[in-house]
Amino acid sequence: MTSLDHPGPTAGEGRRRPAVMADVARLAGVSHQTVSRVINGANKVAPETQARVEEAMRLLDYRPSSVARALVTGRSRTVGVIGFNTTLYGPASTLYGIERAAYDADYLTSVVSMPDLDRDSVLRASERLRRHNVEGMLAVAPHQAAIAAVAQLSSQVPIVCVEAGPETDIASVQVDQRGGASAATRHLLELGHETVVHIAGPRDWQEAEIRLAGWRDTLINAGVSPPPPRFGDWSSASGYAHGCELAAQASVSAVFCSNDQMALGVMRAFREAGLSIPADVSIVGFDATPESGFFSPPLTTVRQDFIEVGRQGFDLLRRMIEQEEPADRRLIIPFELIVRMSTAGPRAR
Amino acid sequence: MTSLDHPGPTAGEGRRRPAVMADVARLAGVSHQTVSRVINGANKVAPETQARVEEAMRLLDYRPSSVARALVTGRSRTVGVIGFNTTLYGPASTLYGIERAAYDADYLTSVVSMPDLDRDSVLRASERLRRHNVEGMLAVAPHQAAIAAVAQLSSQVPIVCVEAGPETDIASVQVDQRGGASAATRHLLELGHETVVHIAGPRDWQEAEIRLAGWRDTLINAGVSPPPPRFGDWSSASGYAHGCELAAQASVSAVFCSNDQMALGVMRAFREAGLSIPADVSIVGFDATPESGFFSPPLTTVRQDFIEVGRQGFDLLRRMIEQEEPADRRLIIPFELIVRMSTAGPRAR
DNA sequence: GGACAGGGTGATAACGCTAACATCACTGGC
DNA sequence: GCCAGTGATGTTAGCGTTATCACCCTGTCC
Repeated sequence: MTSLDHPGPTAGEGRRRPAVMADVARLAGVSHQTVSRVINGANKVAPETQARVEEAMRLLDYRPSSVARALVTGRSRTVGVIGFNTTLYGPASTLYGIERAAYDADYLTSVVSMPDLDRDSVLRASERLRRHNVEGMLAVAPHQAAIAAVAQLSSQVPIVCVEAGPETDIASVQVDQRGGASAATRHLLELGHETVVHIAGPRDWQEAEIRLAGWRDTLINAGVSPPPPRFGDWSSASGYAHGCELAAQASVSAVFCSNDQMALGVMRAFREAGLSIPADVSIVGFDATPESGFFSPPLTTVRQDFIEVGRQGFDLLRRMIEQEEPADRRLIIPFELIVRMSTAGPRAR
Repeated sequence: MTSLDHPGPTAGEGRRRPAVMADVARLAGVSHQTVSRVINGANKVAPETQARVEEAMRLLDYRPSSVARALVTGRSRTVGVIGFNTTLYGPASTLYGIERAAYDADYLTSVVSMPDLDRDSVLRASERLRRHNVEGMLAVAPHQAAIAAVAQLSSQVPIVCVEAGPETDIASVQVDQRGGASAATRHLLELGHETVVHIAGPRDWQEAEIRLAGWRDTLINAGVSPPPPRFGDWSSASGYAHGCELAAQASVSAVFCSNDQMALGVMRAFREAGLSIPADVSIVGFDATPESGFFSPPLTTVRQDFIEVGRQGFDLLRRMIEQEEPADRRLIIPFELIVRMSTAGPRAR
């Protein structure tokens, strides 16, 4: 009698069709609506009824379907993340921060990471996410092209840019890149170096451009005219290549690299050329990867709290989704200069 | 007349309620079922009708709802990933591999990463994912405790363990850890070292245990009795600590570290102690992180193709979901020994 | 003692889609 | 000329939830 032609799942260890709300209702002898009330904050349910329903849920190993709920409420409690190479330390950490914050706020995180981050990839990724009814999106999108694509999307769906974006008015969270670059450069200047060479990241990365600007402006403010910057691709290999060239120039006494990996490559090149760090050349990196404290010598670098960037990014998005007008749509996370052993005063070469 | 009290979205740039299938149908002058047919492989739709429907979709900026589709088909085309610290190079790369493969197969990837990976965390993460109606799950779960939890789940939902698991019969994909550890150890032995010290990963990590076993067995097979292994926590700091102690022991001439980060710490400790690598001590790592080729000196290490592990892991899961009986439920991905400059023959100290 | 409030519950209608069947016009074979 | 076959479409009924409203009770107030 409790089972019709549409048989409820066997109680206990039943491995049949998963139980649905109607099965629970039948077993508990109530309507499915009452079951629903028990699930979402049991407001006006008699304690005894509630207990019976909960027991039935337990017995049937019942799990509410977010899909069905999403259909009727119009809320999927899912946010999408558009990433690219999430293998790198920065993006991976940011993703982790987003993910943790989402979990704590009872949201699920869906990730699409594209091999490239051009306009088209971003659009395709967002298309995929929107079809899956995400309520909003985070773009871990440091590319200029990606930012442009995000700007276009932002009129259609709540979206937050992390690690990017002061030009347009889209919501964003990022570390104070300019300040970090400036502090790194100033640190070297204050040690007595006459000038600072900069190995920048790729030109189409916004972070790279901002650090470049921070470095240049700091030099100019100090009255020294910036040497031509060099451009790497974030990899140690590119740092190594530039390092080999720099090692041949006797005038180089301080190098500021736009990330730790390139700094590692530069250090390797200098060492091979017989130069010692920091006696002959001082080096500063950026990011403060966990390994950077164990380079030889330990690297002076600028810490970015990627996890915090992710957390704040998600929280900003959540507020946009839930219509709480956020205090500020553009958040800046402070940097921290970590002085270790790769920097010292200059000496004649 | 095309609009009732329930107004369709304005054509063109309309920013109103997003269009649904019925809106498209109305605009194209067909039934919603015909629209559905156009969307999913237009089988028996007249070319002219199809064109009209497509035009209507374009005009209304229509996007099918995966949620509604999932509800009726019972297929969400979403897989879940249970991770933990996805900040590390290995897990981050594996995740990326999973994600790419899923994208290519038209699945979406939802990620839940827990700070710890004990039994309870895994269960909570999977609960969250199952409520969101994922069709299967990947566990990037190298912990013993996590593996046990996964084994329990595997009877209820398709699940694949990546980077883990030969003990039970759950589906898994992993690199040949034992072979890699063995090759690393043999490499040092063949260079003439009398024995090899091992700095292992945490005891509750399965990978760490397998590498430890590979190292031990190789030594035993070569007739040398293994020195007591040391245990780190994967961090450079732990490698550094062990390195400081080892540097004091004159007998140490070869060290095999269970990952590159610890190897970096060891190298740093040796250098500080005035030892030179590889002249005084040879060092081998594991993982082949992109930076390891630019350590000083470049590190001899064992490459794991994490991305391939992720790809194969997803593919295995997909086949389980789609009921194609997979050829093999337990996949082993080959390793590659990369000999660089941190290893050489021994010399008296 | 009748009206009224309100706690507790159930019935019914969505949500946006696909599955399954029904319908209708053609075509071609005998 | 009639029937079967088939291509193109429409109609209806769900999928598993929540929203909404209607309905019972009970107790309380004047």
